[in-house]
Amino acid sequence: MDEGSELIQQRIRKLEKLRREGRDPFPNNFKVTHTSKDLHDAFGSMSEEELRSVQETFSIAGRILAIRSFGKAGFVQVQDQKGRIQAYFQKDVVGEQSFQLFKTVDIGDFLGLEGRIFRTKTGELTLQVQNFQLLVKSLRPLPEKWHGLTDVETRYRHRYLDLIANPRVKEVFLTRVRAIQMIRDFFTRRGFMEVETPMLHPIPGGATARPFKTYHNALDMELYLRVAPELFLKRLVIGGLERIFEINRCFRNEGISTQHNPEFTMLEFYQSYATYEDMMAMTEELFCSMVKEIIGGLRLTYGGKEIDFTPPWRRIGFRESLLQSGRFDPDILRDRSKAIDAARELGLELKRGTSHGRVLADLFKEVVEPGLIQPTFVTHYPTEVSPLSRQNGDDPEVVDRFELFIAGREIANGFSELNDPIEQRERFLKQLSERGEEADLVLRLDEDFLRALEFGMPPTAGEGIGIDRWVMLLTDSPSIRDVIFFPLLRMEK
RNA sequence: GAGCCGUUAGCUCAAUCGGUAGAGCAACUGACUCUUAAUCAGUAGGUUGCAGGUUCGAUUCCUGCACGGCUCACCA
Repeated sequence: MDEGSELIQQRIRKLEKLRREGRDPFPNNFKVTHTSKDLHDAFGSMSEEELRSVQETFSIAGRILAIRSFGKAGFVQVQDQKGRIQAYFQKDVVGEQSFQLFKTVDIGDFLGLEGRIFRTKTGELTLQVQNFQLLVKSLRPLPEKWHGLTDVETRYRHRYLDLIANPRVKEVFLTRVRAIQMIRDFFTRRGFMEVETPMLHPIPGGATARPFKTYHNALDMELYLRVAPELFLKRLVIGGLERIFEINRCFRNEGISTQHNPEFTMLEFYQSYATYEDMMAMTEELFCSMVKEIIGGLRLTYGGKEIDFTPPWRRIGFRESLLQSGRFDPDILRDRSKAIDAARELGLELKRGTSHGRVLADLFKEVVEPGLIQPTFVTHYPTEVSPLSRQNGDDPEVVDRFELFIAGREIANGFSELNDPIEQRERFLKQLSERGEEADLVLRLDEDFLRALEFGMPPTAGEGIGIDRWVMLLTDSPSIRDVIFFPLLRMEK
Protein backbone atom coordinates (compact mmCIF):
# COMPACT_ATOMS: atom_id res chain seq x y z
CA MET A 1 0.00 0.00 0.00
CA ASP A 2 1.24 3.50 -0.73
CA GLU A 3 1.41 4.31 2.93
CA GLY A 4 2.70 7.74 2.06
CA SER A 5 -0.56 8.69 0.46
CA GLU A 6 -2.27 11.30 2.54
CA LEU A 7 -5.73 10.14 1.47
CA ILE A 8 -5.09 6.59 2.65
CA GLN A 9 -3.53 7.80 5.87
CA GLN A 10 -6.64 9.84 6.62
CA ARG A 11 -8.85 6.83 6.17
CA ILE A 12 -6.64 4.59 8.26
CA ARG A 13 -6.89 7.16 11.04
CA LYS A 14 -10.69 7.06 10.75
CA LEU A 15 -10.58 3.28 10.92
CA GLU A 16 -8.42 3.35 14.03
CA LYS A 17 -10.77 5.83 15.62
CA LEU A 18 -13.72 3.49 14.96
CA ARG A 19 -11.80 0.66 16.63
CA ARG A 20 -11.00 2.84 19.63
CA GLU A 21 -14.70 3.60 19.97
CA GLY A 22 -15.40 -0.11 20.04
CA ARG A 23 -16.93 -0.28 16.56
CA ASP A 24 -15.95 -3.09 14.23
CA PRO A 25 -15.03 -1.50 10.87
CA PHE A 26 -15.63 -4.84 9.10
CA PRO A 27 -18.67 -6.51 10.70
CA ASN A 28 -20.59 -9.30 8.98
CA ASN A 29 -23.79 -9.53 10.92
CA PHE A 30 -26.01 -7.37 8.74
CA LYS A 31 -28.96 -9.12 7.10
CA VAL A 32 -30.12 -7.85 3.73
CA THR A 33 -33.79 -8.24 2.83
CA HIS A 34 -34.00 -6.29 -0.42
CA THR A 35 -31.94 -4.98 -3.31
CA SER A 36 -32.13 -1.49 -4.74
CA LYS A 37 -33.93 -2.99 -7.72
CA ASP A 38 -36.54 -4.68 -5.51
CA LEU A 39 -37.43 -1.27 -4.12
CA HIS A 40 -37.49 0.46 -7.50
CA ASP A 41 -39.60 -2.35 -8.95
CA ALA A 42 -42.07 -2.35 -6.07
CA PHE A 43 -42.39 1.37 -5.45
CA GLY A 44 -40.99 3.14 -8.48
CA SER A 45 -44.42 3.97 -9.81
CA MET A 46 -46.03 5.00 -6.53
CA SER A 47 -46.60 8.61 -5.51
CA GLU A 48 -45.44 10.07 -2.21
CA GLU A 49 -49.01 9.85 -0.83
CA GLU A 50 -49.26 6.19 -1.74
CA LEU A 51 -45.87 5.51 -0.22
CA ARG A 52 -46.95 7.06 3.07
CA SER A 53 -49.19 4.07 3.70
CA VAL A 54 -46.24 1.68 3.30
CA GLN A 55 -45.11 1.10 6.85
CA GLU A 56 -42.81 -1.82 6.12
CA THR A 57 -39.09 -1.37 6.64
CA PHE A 58 -36.43 -2.65 4.26
CA SER A 59 -32.81 -3.63 4.73
CA ILE A 60 -30.43 -2.96 1.91
CA ALA A 61 -26.65 -2.86 1.69
CA GLY A 62 -24.21 -1.37 -0.74
CA ARG A 63 -21.29 0.84 -1.49
CA ILE A 64 -21.53 4.61 -1.11
CA LEU A 65 -21.00 6.39 -4.43
CA ALA A 66 -21.92 9.92 -3.43
CA ILE A 67 -22.59 11.90 -0.28
CA ARG A 68 -24.53 15.15 -0.12
CA SER A 69 -24.54 16.15 3.47
CA PHE A 70 -25.93 19.09 5.42
CA GLY A 71 -25.54 20.07 9.03
CA LYS A 72 -28.16 17.75 10.47
CA ALA A 73 -29.20 15.65 7.49
CA GLY A 74 -27.72 14.12 4.40
CA PHE A 75 -28.23 12.01 1.31
CA VAL A 76 -26.06 9.16 0.11
CA GLN A 77 -26.26 7.24 -3.11
CA VAL A 78 -25.72 3.55 -2.50
CA GLN A 79 -24.91 0.95 -5.16
CA ASP A 80 -25.57 -2.76 -4.89
CA GLN A 81 -25.36 -5.46 -7.53
CA LYS A 82 -28.72 -4.53 -9.00
CA GLY A 83 -28.35 -0.78 -9.19
CA ARG A 84 -28.43 2.37 -7.11
CA ILE A 85 -30.76 3.96 -4.63
CA GLN A 86 -30.69 7.11 -2.56
CA ALA A 87 -30.85 7.04 1.22
CA TYR A 88 -31.73 9.92 3.52
CA PHE A 89 -30.22 10.38 6.97
CA GLN A 90 -31.75 12.78 9.47
CA LYS A 91 -30.27 13.47 12.87
CA ASP A 92 -33.73 13.49 14.45
CA VAL A 93 -34.50 10.05 13.04
CA VAL A 94 -31.26 8.10 13.46
CA GLY A 95 -30.24 9.74 16.71
CA GLU A 96 -27.29 11.83 17.78
CA GLN A 97 -24.74 9.02 18.06
CA SER A 98 -25.57 7.35 14.76
CA PHE A 99 -25.56 10.71 13.04
CA GLN A 100 -22.01 11.33 14.24
CA LEU A 101 -21.03 8.02 12.60
CA PHE A 102 -22.81 9.05 9.42
CA LYS A 103 -20.72 12.22 9.32
CA THR A 104 -17.53 10.15 9.20
CA VAL A 105 -18.41 7.75 6.37
CA ASP A 106 -16.57 8.09 3.10
CA ILE A 107 -17.38 7.47 -0.53
CA GLY A 108 -16.47 3.84 -1.11
CA ASP A 109 -17.55 2.56 2.30
CA PHE A 110 -20.22 -0.14 2.49
CA LEU A 111 -23.31 0.56 4.57
CA GLY A 112 -26.14 -1.60 5.80
CA LEU A 113 -29.32 0.48 5.84
CA GLU A 114 -32.72 -0.14 7.34
CA GLY A 115 -35.66 2.14 6.92
CA ARG A 116 -38.90 3.16 5.26
CA ILE A 117 -39.37 4.09 1.65
CA PHE A 118 -40.52 7.56 0.55
CA ARG A 119 -40.25 10.01 -2.28
CA THR A 120 -38.38 13.31 -1.93
CA LYS A 121 -39.63 16.72 -2.97
CA THR A 122 -37.78 16.32 -6.22
CA GLY A 123 -39.42 12.96 -6.80
CA GLU A 124 -36.63 10.53 -6.13
CA LEU A 125 -37.44 7.24 -4.46
CA THR A 126 -35.42 7.26 -1.25
CA LEU A 127 -34.85 5.11 1.80
CA GLN A 128 -35.48 7.04 5.00
CA VAL A 129 -32.79 5.50 7.17
CA GLN A 130 -33.85 4.51 10.68
CA ASN A 131 -30.93 2.28 11.56
CA PHE A 132 -27.66 1.70 9.80
CA GLN A 133 -24.29 0.05 10.18
CA LEU A 134 -20.95 0.73 8.65
CA LEU A 135 -20.15 -2.61 7.00
CA VAL A 136 -16.78 -1.86 5.46
CA LYS A 137 -14.40 1.04 5.85
CA SER A 138 -12.84 1.68 2.44
CA LEU A 139 -9.23 2.82 2.60
CA ARG A 140 -8.71 4.00 -0.95
CA PRO A 141 -10.52 6.83 -2.72
CA LEU A 142 -12.72 5.79 -5.65
CA PRO A 143 -12.41 7.36 -9.09
CA GLU A 144 -14.22 10.64 -9.43
CA LYS A 145 -17.95 10.38 -9.94
CA TRP A 146 -18.67 12.74 -12.80
CA HIS A 147 -16.14 11.83 -15.47
CA GLY A 148 -15.90 8.34 -14.07
CA LEU A 149 -12.98 6.08 -14.87
CA THR A 150 -11.77 6.30 -18.45
CA ASP A 151 -8.12 5.29 -18.29
CA VAL A 152 -8.24 2.00 -20.18
CA GLU A 153 -5.23 0.55 -18.45
CA THR A 154 -6.80 1.08 -15.03
CA ARG A 155 -10.12 -0.25 -16.33
CA TYR A 156 -8.54 -3.52 -17.44
CA ARG A 157 -6.03 -3.96 -14.64
CA HIS A 158 -8.45 -3.01 -11.88
CA ARG A 159 -11.71 -4.21 -13.36
CA TYR A 160 -13.45 -3.84 -9.99
CA LEU A 161 -13.04 -0.08 -10.27
CA ASP A 162 -14.44 -0.19 -13.79
CA LEU A 163 -17.43 -2.15 -12.49
CA ILE A 164 -18.00 0.29 -9.66
CA ALA A 165 -17.63 3.45 -11.70
CA ASN A 166 -19.10 2.51 -15.09
CA PRO A 167 -22.58 0.94 -14.97
CA ARG A 168 -22.39 0.11 -18.65
CA VAL A 169 -19.60 -2.36 -17.96
CA LYS A 170 -21.80 -4.42 -15.70
CA GLU A 171 -24.45 -4.51 -18.44
CA VAL A 172 -21.95 -5.82 -20.96
CA PHE A 173 -20.95 -8.68 -18.70
CA LEU A 174 -24.55 -9.34 -17.79
CA THR A 175 -25.26 -9.73 -21.49
CA ARG A 176 -22.34 -12.10 -21.77
CA VAL A 177 -23.70 -14.24 -18.96
CA ARG A 178 -27.20 -14.22 -20.43
CA ALA A 179 -25.91 -15.17 -23.87
CA ILE A 180 -24.01 -18.14 -22.48
CA GLN A 181 -27.04 -19.18 -20.45
CA MET A 182 -29.20 -19.04 -23.57
CA ILE A 183 -26.73 -21.17 -25.49
CA ARG A 184 -26.86 -23.77 -22.72
CA ASP A 185 -30.64 -23.76 -22.78
CA PHE A 186 -30.75 -23.94 -26.56
CA PHE A 187 -28.61 -27.05 -26.77
CA THR A 188 -29.95 -28.72 -23.69
CA ARG A 189 -33.50 -28.41 -25.00
CA ARG A 190 -32.36 -30.12 -28.19
CA GLY A 191 -30.99 -33.10 -26.36
CA PHE A 192 -27.34 -32.04 -26.30
CA MET A 193 -25.24 -32.98 -23.32
CA GLU A 194 -22.77 -30.49 -21.90
CA VAL A 195 -19.35 -32.03 -21.45
CA GLU A 196 -15.89 -31.01 -20.33
CA THR A 197 -12.73 -32.24 -22.00
CA PRO A 198 -9.07 -31.72 -21.10
CA MET A 199 -7.38 -28.35 -21.10
CA LEU A 200 -4.01 -30.07 -20.83
CA HIS A 201 -3.18 -31.83 -24.08
CA PRO A 202 -0.18 -34.10 -24.68
CA ILE A 203 -0.46 -33.19 -28.38
CA PRO A 204 -2.12 -29.93 -29.33
CA GLY A 205 -4.67 -30.35 -32.08
CA GLY A 206 -7.96 -29.31 -33.59
CA ALA A 207 -6.63 -26.01 -34.90
CA THR A 208 -3.36 -24.75 -36.31
CA ALA A 209 -2.23 -22.27 -33.70
CA ARG A 210 0.81 -22.02 -31.49
CA PRO A 211 0.06 -23.56 -28.13
CA PHE A 212 1.22 -22.62 -24.64
CA LYS A 213 3.57 -25.18 -23.25
CA THR A 214 3.57 -26.41 -19.69
CA TYR A 215 4.96 -29.27 -17.69
CA HIS A 216 3.68 -31.88 -15.30
CA ASN A 217 6.23 -32.69 -12.60
CA ALA A 218 5.06 -36.07 -11.32
CA LEU A 219 4.60 -37.50 -14.79
CA ASP A 220 7.69 -35.73 -16.14
CA MET A 221 5.60 -34.79 -19.15
CA GLU A 222 5.37 -31.82 -21.40
CA LEU A 223 1.82 -30.66 -21.92
CA TYR A 224 0.10 -28.01 -23.98
CA LEU A 225 -2.86 -25.85 -23.10
CA ARG A 226 -5.49 -26.75 -25.61
CA VAL A 227 -5.95 -24.66 -28.75
CA ALA A 228 -9.30 -26.39 -29.44
CA PRO A 229 -11.36 -29.16 -27.84
CA GLU A 230 -12.27 -30.69 -31.20
CA LEU A 231 -10.29 -33.93 -31.14
CA PHE A 232 -11.45 -34.85 -27.64
CA LEU A 233 -15.06 -34.03 -28.39
CA LYS A 234 -14.90 -36.32 -31.42
CA ARG A 235 -13.57 -39.12 -29.21
CA LEU A 236 -16.77 -38.72 -27.21
CA VAL A 237 -18.83 -38.88 -30.39
CA ILE A 238 -17.02 -42.11 -31.23
CA GLY A 239 -17.99 -43.28 -27.75
CA GLY A 240 -21.63 -42.86 -28.68
CA LEU A 241 -22.39 -39.39 -27.31
CA GLU A 242 -24.34 -38.26 -30.34
CA ARG A 243 -25.14 -34.73 -29.25
CA ILE A 244 -22.62 -32.88 -27.12
CA PHE A 245 -21.42 -29.36 -26.56
CA GLU A 246 -18.70 -27.66 -24.57
CA ILE A 247 -18.36 -24.02 -23.57
CA ASN A 248 -14.89 -23.44 -22.31
CA ARG A 249 -11.57 -21.74 -22.57
CA CYS A 250 -9.06 -22.23 -25.36
CA PHE A 251 -5.52 -20.88 -25.34
CA ARG A 252 -3.49 -19.70 -28.27
CA ASN A 253 0.01 -18.40 -28.01
CA GLU A 254 -0.43 -15.75 -30.69
CA GLY A 255 -0.51 -12.00 -30.89
CA ILE A 256 -2.91 -9.87 -28.90
CA SER A 257 -5.31 -7.47 -30.59
CA THR A 258 -8.80 -6.03 -30.31
CA GLN A 259 -10.01 -9.40 -31.56
CA HIS A 260 -7.55 -11.76 -29.91
CA ASN A 261 -6.94 -12.59 -26.29
CA PRO A 262 -4.54 -15.44 -25.48
CA GLU A 263 -7.33 -17.19 -23.63
CA PHE A 264 -10.80 -17.01 -25.07
CA THR A 265 -14.06 -18.87 -24.76
CA MET A 266 -15.26 -21.20 -27.43
CA LEU A 267 -18.47 -23.09 -27.91
CA GLU A 268 -18.11 -26.34 -29.81
CA PHE A 269 -20.95 -28.71 -30.53
CA TYR A 270 -21.32 -31.96 -32.39
CA GLN A 271 -24.36 -33.76 -33.69
CA SER A 272 -24.26 -37.24 -35.18
CA TYR A 273 -26.28 -37.96 -38.31
CA ALA A 274 -26.33 -34.25 -39.13
CA THR A 275 -24.52 -32.37 -41.89
CA TYR A 276 -22.93 -28.96 -42.19
CA GLU A 277 -26.22 -27.77 -43.68
CA ASP A 278 -28.04 -28.71 -40.49
CA MET A 279 -25.38 -26.78 -38.59
CA MET A 280 -26.03 -23.65 -40.64
CA ALA A 281 -29.74 -23.91 -39.96
CA MET A 282 -29.12 -24.38 -36.27
CA THR A 283 -26.71 -21.46 -36.15
CA GLU A 284 -29.27 -19.19 -37.74
CA GLU A 285 -31.85 -20.29 -35.24
CA LEU A 286 -29.50 -19.93 -32.26
CA PHE A 287 -28.21 -16.49 -33.20
CA CYS A 288 -31.62 -15.12 -34.13
CA SER A 289 -33.14 -16.24 -30.86
CA MET A 290 -30.34 -14.59 -28.93
CA VAL A 291 -30.47 -11.33 -30.85
CA LYS A 292 -34.24 -11.21 -30.46
CA GLU A 293 -34.06 -11.86 -26.74
CA ILE A 294 -31.15 -9.56 -25.96
CA ILE A 295 -31.59 -6.74 -28.47
CA GLY A 296 -35.35 -6.99 -28.85
CA GLY A 297 -35.41 -7.26 -32.64
CA LEU A 298 -33.41 -8.78 -35.45
CA ARG A 299 -31.31 -5.72 -36.18
CA LEU A 300 -28.46 -4.46 -34.13
CA THR A 301 -25.88 -1.75 -34.50
CA TYR A 302 -22.21 -2.60 -34.34
CA GLY A 303 -19.63 0.14 -34.66
CA GLY A 304 -22.18 2.39 -36.32
CA LYS A 305 -23.15 -0.27 -38.87
CA GLU A 306 -26.57 -1.84 -38.86
CA ILE A 307 -26.55 -5.61 -39.00
CA ASP A 308 -29.72 -7.41 -39.97
CA PHE A 309 -30.12 -10.97 -38.74
CA THR A 310 -33.40 -11.62 -40.51
CA PRO A 311 -33.11 -15.14 -41.94
CA PRO A 312 -32.32 -16.68 -44.28
CA TRP A 313 -28.77 -15.38 -44.29
CA ARG A 314 -26.80 -15.07 -47.43
CA ARG A 315 -24.89 -18.16 -48.49
CA ILE A 316 -22.08 -18.07 -50.98
CA GLY A 317 -19.51 -20.59 -52.12
CA PHE A 318 -15.94 -19.83 -51.18
CA ARG A 319 -14.73 -19.84 -54.80
CA GLU A 320 -17.73 -17.92 -56.00
CA SER A 321 -17.08 -15.26 -53.39
CA LEU A 322 -13.59 -14.73 -54.78
CA LEU A 323 -14.93 -14.28 -58.29
CA GLN A 324 -17.77 -12.06 -57.16
CA SER A 325 -15.30 -9.66 -55.63
CA GLY A 326 -14.42 -8.75 -59.20
CA ARG A 327 -10.79 -8.46 -58.23
CA PHE A 328 -9.48 -11.68 -59.73
CA ASP A 329 -9.01 -13.51 -62.97
CA PRO A 330 -11.21 -16.66 -62.78
CA ASP A 331 -8.13 -18.71 -63.64
CA ILE A 332 -6.84 -18.32 -60.08
CA LEU A 333 -9.26 -21.09 -59.13
CA ARG A 334 -7.65 -23.56 -61.55
CA ASP A 335 -4.09 -22.37 -61.68
CA ARG A 336 -2.04 -22.20 -58.52
CA SER A 337 0.60 -19.95 -60.04
CA LYS A 338 -2.06 -17.45 -61.16
CA ALA A 339 -3.34 -17.43 -57.60
CA ILE A 340 0.15 -16.80 -56.29
CA ASP A 341 0.57 -13.94 -58.76
CA ALA A 342 -2.67 -12.41 -57.54
CA ALA A 343 -1.48 -12.69 -53.95
CA ARG A 344 1.84 -11.06 -54.80
CA GLU A 345 0.00 -8.22 -56.50
CA LEU A 346 -1.85 -7.63 -53.25
CA GLY A 347 1.46 -7.60 -51.45
CA LEU A 348 0.68 -10.71 -49.44
CA GLU A 349 3.51 -12.68 -47.95
CA LEU A 350 3.24 -16.34 -48.78
CA LYS A 351 5.66 -17.82 -46.34
CA ARG A 352 3.26 -20.39 -44.94
CA GLY A 353 2.55 -23.58 -46.82
CA THR A 354 1.67 -22.29 -50.24
CA SER A 355 -0.75 -24.94 -51.41
CA HIS A 356 -3.24 -23.69 -53.93
CA GLY A 357 -6.00 -23.76 -51.32
CA ARG A 358 -3.83 -21.87 -48.83
CA VAL A 359 -3.20 -19.09 -51.33
CA LEU A 360 -6.89 -18.84 -52.18
CA ALA A 361 -7.69 -18.69 -48.47
CA ASP A 362 -5.22 -15.82 -48.08
CA LEU A 363 -6.83 -13.98 -51.00
CA PHE A 364 -10.23 -14.53 -49.43
CA LYS A 365 -9.08 -13.19 -46.08
CA GLU A 366 -7.61 -10.11 -47.66
CA VAL A 367 -10.29 -9.22 -50.17
CA VAL A 368 -13.61 -10.88 -49.33
CA GLU A 369 -13.75 -11.20 -45.57
CA PRO A 370 -13.66 -7.50 -44.61
CA GLY A 371 -16.69 -6.88 -46.81
CA LEU A 372 -18.90 -9.50 -45.20
CA ILE A 373 -20.80 -7.18 -42.90
CA GLN A 374 -24.23 -8.81 -42.93
CA PRO A 375 -24.40 -12.40 -41.62
CA THR A 376 -23.00 -14.57 -44.41
CA PHE A 377 -22.22 -18.26 -44.63
CA VAL A 378 -19.26 -18.93 -46.86
CA THR A 379 -19.29 -22.58 -47.88
CA HIS A 380 -17.06 -25.18 -49.49
CA TYR A 381 -13.58 -24.18 -48.48
CA PRO A 382 -10.59 -25.78 -50.18
CA THR A 383 -9.83 -29.20 -48.75
CA GLU A 384 -6.21 -28.15 -48.28
CA VAL A 385 -7.10 -25.65 -45.56
CA SER A 386 -9.68 -27.88 -43.85
CA PRO A 387 -7.86 -30.93 -42.52
CA LEU A 388 -10.73 -32.15 -40.34
CA SER A 389 -13.64 -31.61 -42.74
CA ARG A 390 -15.38 -34.12 -44.95
CA GLN A 391 -14.83 -33.74 -48.69
CA ASN A 392 -17.74 -32.72 -50.83
CA GLY A 393 -19.39 -35.66 -52.61
CA ASP A 394 -19.22 -34.00 -56.02
CA ASP A 395 -15.90 -32.25 -55.74
CA PRO A 396 -13.16 -33.62 -53.47
CA GLU A 397 -11.17 -30.40 -53.90
CA VAL A 398 -13.56 -28.71 -51.48
CA VAL A 399 -15.12 -29.71 -48.19
CA ASP A 400 -18.62 -29.59 -46.72
CA ARG A 401 -17.71 -26.72 -44.49
CA PHE A 402 -18.84 -23.18 -43.82
CA GLU A 403 -17.66 -20.18 -41.94
CA LEU A 404 -20.02 -17.52 -40.67
CA PHE A 405 -18.96 -13.91 -41.07
CA ILE A 406 -20.57 -10.92 -39.40
CA ALA A 407 -19.17 -7.38 -39.37
CA GLY A 408 -16.20 -8.54 -41.41
CA ARG A 409 -15.13 -11.13 -38.88
CA GLU A 410 -15.25 -14.84 -38.59
CA ILE A 411 -17.71 -15.81 -35.87
CA ALA A 412 -18.32 -19.51 -36.48
CA ASN A 413 -16.75 -22.40 -38.31
CA GLY A 414 -18.61 -25.64 -38.93
CA PHE A 415 -18.45 -28.69 -41.10
CA SER A 416 -19.40 -32.24 -41.74
CA GLU A 417 -16.70 -34.15 -39.94
CA LEU A 418 -14.19 -36.25 -41.77
CA ASN A 419 -14.73 -39.76 -40.39
CA ASP A 420 -12.60 -41.77 -42.82
CA PRO A 421 -9.55 -42.63 -40.69
CA ILE A 422 -7.33 -43.38 -43.67
CA GLU A 423 -8.10 -40.08 -45.33
CA GLN A 424 -7.68 -38.31 -41.99
CA ARG A 425 -4.20 -39.77 -41.55
CA GLU A 426 -3.22 -38.57 -45.01
CA ARG A 427 -4.54 -35.10 -44.32
CA PHE A 428 -2.59 -34.90 -41.08
CA LEU A 429 0.58 -36.06 -42.81
CA LYS A 430 0.14 -33.56 -45.59
CA GLN A 431 -0.36 -30.82 -43.06
CA LEU A 432 2.78 -31.87 -41.22
CA SER A 433 4.90 -31.87 -44.35
CA GLU A 434 3.55 -28.50 -45.43
CA ARG A 435 4.42 -26.86 -42.16
CA GLY A 436 7.46 -28.83 -41.26
CA GLU A 437 9.73 -25.77 -41.32
CA GLU A 438 7.73 -24.02 -38.66
CA ALA A 439 9.18 -25.90 -35.76
CA ASP A 440 7.44 -23.92 -33.05
CA LEU A 441 4.04 -24.89 -34.35
CA VAL A 442 4.49 -28.25 -32.61
CA LEU A 443 2.41 -30.20 -35.02
CA ARG A 444 2.49 -33.86 -34.26
CA LEU A 445 0.47 -36.79 -35.43
CA ASP A 446 -2.20 -37.63 -32.86
CA GLU A 447 -2.11 -41.41 -33.13
CA ASP A 448 -4.53 -41.83 -30.27
CA PHE A 449 -7.13 -39.80 -32.11
CA LEU A 450 -6.56 -41.71 -35.33
CA ARG A 451 -6.97 -45.02 -33.48
CA ALA A 452 -10.26 -43.80 -32.08
CA LEU A 453 -11.42 -42.87 -35.58
CA GLU A 454 -10.52 -46.35 -36.77
CA PHE A 455 -13.14 -47.77 -34.43
CA GLY A 456 -15.67 -45.80 -36.44
CA MET A 457 -17.21 -42.37 -35.92
CA PRO A 458 -20.82 -41.96 -37.00
CA PRO A 459 -21.43 -39.36 -39.69
CA THR A 460 -21.37 -36.17 -37.69
CA ALA A 461 -21.33 -32.44 -38.12
CA GLY A 462 -19.70 -30.05 -35.71
CA GLU A 463 -19.17 -26.35 -35.20
CA GLY A 464 -17.17 -23.89 -33.16
CA ILE A 465 -18.30 -20.40 -32.20
CA GLY A 466 -16.10 -17.74 -30.66
CA ILE A 467 -18.18 -16.57 -27.72
CA ASP A 468 -16.18 -13.45 -27.00
CA ARG A 469 -16.53 -12.13 -30.53
CA TRP A 470 -20.21 -12.91 -30.54
CA VAL A 471 -20.67 -11.01 -27.27
CA MET A 472 -18.73 -8.09 -28.78
CA LEU A 473 -21.41 -7.90 -31.47
CA LEU A 474 -24.25 -8.16 -28.98
CA THR A 475 -22.81 -5.39 -26.82
CA ASP A 476 -21.36 -3.15 -29.53
CA SER A 477 -17.91 -3.53 -27.95
CA PRO A 478 -14.97 -2.49 -30.13
CA SER A 479 -12.40 -4.60 -28.27
CA ILE A 480 -12.40 -8.19 -27.03
CA ARG A 481 -10.96 -6.78 -23.80
CA ASP A 482 -14.32 -5.14 -23.17
CA VAL A 483 -16.03 -8.53 -22.91
CA ILE A 484 -13.36 -10.38 -20.89
CA PHE A 485 -13.18 -9.42 -17.22
CA PHE A 486 -9.43 -9.75 -16.97
CA PRO A 487 -7.75 -9.55 -20.38
CA LEU A 488 -4.08 -10.48 -20.40
CA LEU A 489 -1.78 -7.49 -19.90
CA ARG A 490 1.90 -7.23 -19.27
CA MET A 491 2.92 -7.28 -15.63
CA GLU A 492 2.93 -3.96 -13.90
CA LYS A 493 6.41 -2.78 -12.96
C1' G B 1 7.57 -8.64 -33.52
C1' A B 2 7.03 -3.49 -36.54
C1' G B 3 4.86 1.55 -37.05
C1' C B 4 2.08 5.67 -34.94
C1' C B 5 0.05 8.02 -30.51
C1' G B 6 -0.13 8.53 -25.26
C1' U B 7 1.70 8.66 -19.76
C1' U B 8 1.08 15.75 -15.39
C1' A B 9 -2.52 15.56 -7.91
C1' G B 10 -6.70 9.78 -5.82
C1' C B 11 -9.95 10.67 -10.69
C1' U B 12 -10.89 13.87 -15.26
C1' C B 13 -7.95 17.30 -17.68
C1' A B 14 -4.97 22.35 -18.53
C1' A B 15 -0.01 24.60 -18.75
C1' U B 16 1.73 30.18 -24.62
C1' C B 17 7.94 30.27 -27.79
C1' G B 18 12.04 26.17 -23.09
C1' G B 19 11.18 30.59 -17.84
C1' U B 20 8.21 29.52 -10.33
C1' A B 21 3.13 23.16 -12.58
C1' G B 22 -2.96 24.86 -12.50
C1' A B 23 -8.49 23.77 -12.44
C1' G B 24 -12.90 20.75 -11.38
C1' C B 25 -14.26 16.57 -8.58
C1' A B 26 -12.42 13.59 -4.35
C1' A B 27 -9.92 14.84 0.64
C1' C B 28 -9.45 18.10 5.19
C1' U B 29 -11.70 22.43 8.48
C1' G B 30 -16.16 25.33 9.20
C1' A B 31 -21.64 26.72 7.92
C1' C B 32 -26.16 24.40 6.37
C1' U B 33 -32.51 19.13 8.25
C1' C B 34 -35.29 17.47 0.71
C1' U B 35 -29.99 17.13 -1.93
C1' U B 36 -28.94 14.75 -6.55
C1' A B 37 -22.26 17.27 -10.66
C1' A B 38 -25.78 20.15 -3.54
C1' U B 39 -24.13 25.21 -2.13
C1' C B 40 -20.81 28.80 0.47
C1' A B 41 -15.89 30.05 2.94
C1' G B 42 -11.09 28.27 3.82
C1' U B 43 -6.85 24.40 3.79
C1' A B 44 -3.79 20.71 2.02
C1' G B 45 -2.27 17.62 -1.95
C1' G B 46 3.17 16.99 -7.42
C1' U B 47 10.37 13.21 -7.97
C1' U B 48 5.20 15.89 -14.60
C1' G B 49 6.03 7.09 -16.07
C1' C B 50 11.66 5.78 -15.40
C1' A B 51 16.97 6.75 -16.76
C1' G B 52 20.17 9.77 -19.33
C1' G B 53 21.40 14.08 -22.62
C1' U B 54 21.16 19.38 -24.49
C1' U B 55 20.47 24.10 -21.80
C1' C B 56 21.73 29.35 -17.19
C1' G B 57 16.90 26.88 -16.83
C1' A B 58 13.13 20.96 -19.36
C1' U B 59 6.11 18.97 -18.25
C1' U B 60 7.98 21.27 -22.93
C1' C B 61 13.67 19.60 -27.13
C1' C B 62 16.76 14.77 -27.99
C1' U B 63 18.04 9.38 -26.84
C1' G B 64 16.97 4.86 -24.39
C1' C B 65 13.61 2.00 -21.37
C1' A B 66 8.72 0.67 -19.08
C1' C B 67 3.49 0.43 -19.47
C1' G B 68 -0.97 1.33 -22.34
C1' G B 69 -3.97 2.37 -26.89
C1' C B 70 -4.58 1.96 -32.21
C1' U B 71 -2.87 -0.19 -36.90
C1' C B 72 -0.19 -4.24 -39.13
C1' A B 73 1.75 -9.30 -38.80
C1' C B 74 0.60 -14.38 -36.51
C1' C B 75 -4.39 -16.36 -35.43
C1' A B 76 -10.10 -17.23 -34.03
